[in-house]
Amino acid sequence: MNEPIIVWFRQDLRLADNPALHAAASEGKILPIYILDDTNAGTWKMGAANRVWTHHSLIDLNTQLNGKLCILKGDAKKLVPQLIKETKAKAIYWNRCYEPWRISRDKKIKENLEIECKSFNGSLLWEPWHIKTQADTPYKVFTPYYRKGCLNHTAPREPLGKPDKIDIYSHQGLSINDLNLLPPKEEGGWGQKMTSYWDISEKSGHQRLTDFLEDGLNDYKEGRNIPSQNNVSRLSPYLHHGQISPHQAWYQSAFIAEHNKIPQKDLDHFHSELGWREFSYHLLYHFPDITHEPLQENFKDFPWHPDKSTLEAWKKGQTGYPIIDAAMRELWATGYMHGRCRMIVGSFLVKNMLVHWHEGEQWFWDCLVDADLANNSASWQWIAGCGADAAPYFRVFNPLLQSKKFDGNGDYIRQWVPELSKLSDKDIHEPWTLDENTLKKADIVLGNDYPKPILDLSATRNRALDAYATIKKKNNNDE
DNA sequence: TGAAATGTTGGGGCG
DNA sequence: ACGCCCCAACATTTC
Repeated sequence: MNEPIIVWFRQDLRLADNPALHAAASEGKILPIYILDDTNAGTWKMGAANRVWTHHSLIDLNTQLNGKLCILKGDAKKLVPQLIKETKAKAIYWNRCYEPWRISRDKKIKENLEIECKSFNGSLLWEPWHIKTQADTPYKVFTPYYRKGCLNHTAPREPLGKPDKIDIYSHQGLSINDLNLLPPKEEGGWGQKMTSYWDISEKSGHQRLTDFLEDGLNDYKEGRNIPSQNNVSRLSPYLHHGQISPHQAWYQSAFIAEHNKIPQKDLDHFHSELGWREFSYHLLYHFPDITHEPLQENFKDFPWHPDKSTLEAWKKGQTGYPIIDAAMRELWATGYMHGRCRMIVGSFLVKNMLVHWHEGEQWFWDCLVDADLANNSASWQWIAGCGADAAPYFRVFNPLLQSKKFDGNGDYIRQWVPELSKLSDKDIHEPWTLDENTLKKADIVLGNDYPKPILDLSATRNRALDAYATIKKKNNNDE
């Protein structure tokens, strides 16, 4: 009985708290595999930043598995049965994924298998089908979803350790480089610079969690809004790719909070942020169209205003609004953006620019190392006002006020928009209001060293409110 | 997990 | 002492 159990790694690129691996390793020889499946992903093939992260994740995982991770590329519906035939594997285990295309693919694979197939919960605290309202419908509002649905449900399972021993069956696959996950011509290019901001491995995911819990959890509730402070966890890419599990984050944070006497509100708030991730998965599972269709029907007729040139300025961080440009440049440089800033730039795109949220969704999908179908879709719908429990459309962020409120001393702006760094803490938020002399002293020629604002905040705010009024009226007439 | 417009209140300067 | 105005500081409402 030397036939292996295949353990199919997907978005759970770790050895600890990996239920599928844990079960398989306790039963015998395992064959660990990874499949880059662009065939079935369709529109939602991994974006560029996610590929870079995956490349490095696979190197780490392969090392941890003594170089025996079997790597494949192509249609998993064909590759899995083929591999089973070649290796005479007796079973295949995996941790469940929840993207619509993965659900349908995995279901088909499972249906056609002649060997045992077991799936496990590796990446959610509460799986989408467990949480229902009293009326047996999915939740559409976060607070009752989280409070009544999740917190009153059974507690999340405790994390598992690494398997005591892993007996690995070798099978030749591709090399990691064969997957071509890095962008072409990577000599000091975008992908390489981006990874200099990160340490990509299971071990460093845990280090990040530990560092955050020690330094950032205290005052998390307030401090998380300030992009220049270290109160955000920056765990999202590790959670997305599975270097850490939400279960580990949930329980370790509770443990540290008690040990370090962290205020309850800070721990609760961190847990609730994990809850938002769960909520996104809940929505994507029950409303799989949210990746492309607004959840609120009346938004189908929304009068968007496509504009290539302002969209380019937004993507490049050249809008003339320092807080927006800082955030967009952080995204490009690091593959990450602070959460508060994601709301600010999202509101700016969708409301001030009046550009369809699909454009933001696509750009983030390509640029974020934590790009996650559930979180990305649900969050863009949230900021656009067309999603579940969404920010009302009329809630238009004013980037200037947000900038003064959450980056008061301009530290974040100075980091990412260095051409403004000589301006005072007060002036740096609004260079377009400054007189010639002040600008000159800071070595800035507006329109040359730094752009003039691409749009007027007040006028575009009113334009957005008018646009909203058109679909609101339509909706009322329908009823 | 807003912002702006509008309304209200109360202190202080001033005739 | 008093009314009047100004305006900051809140509070409420509206989008």
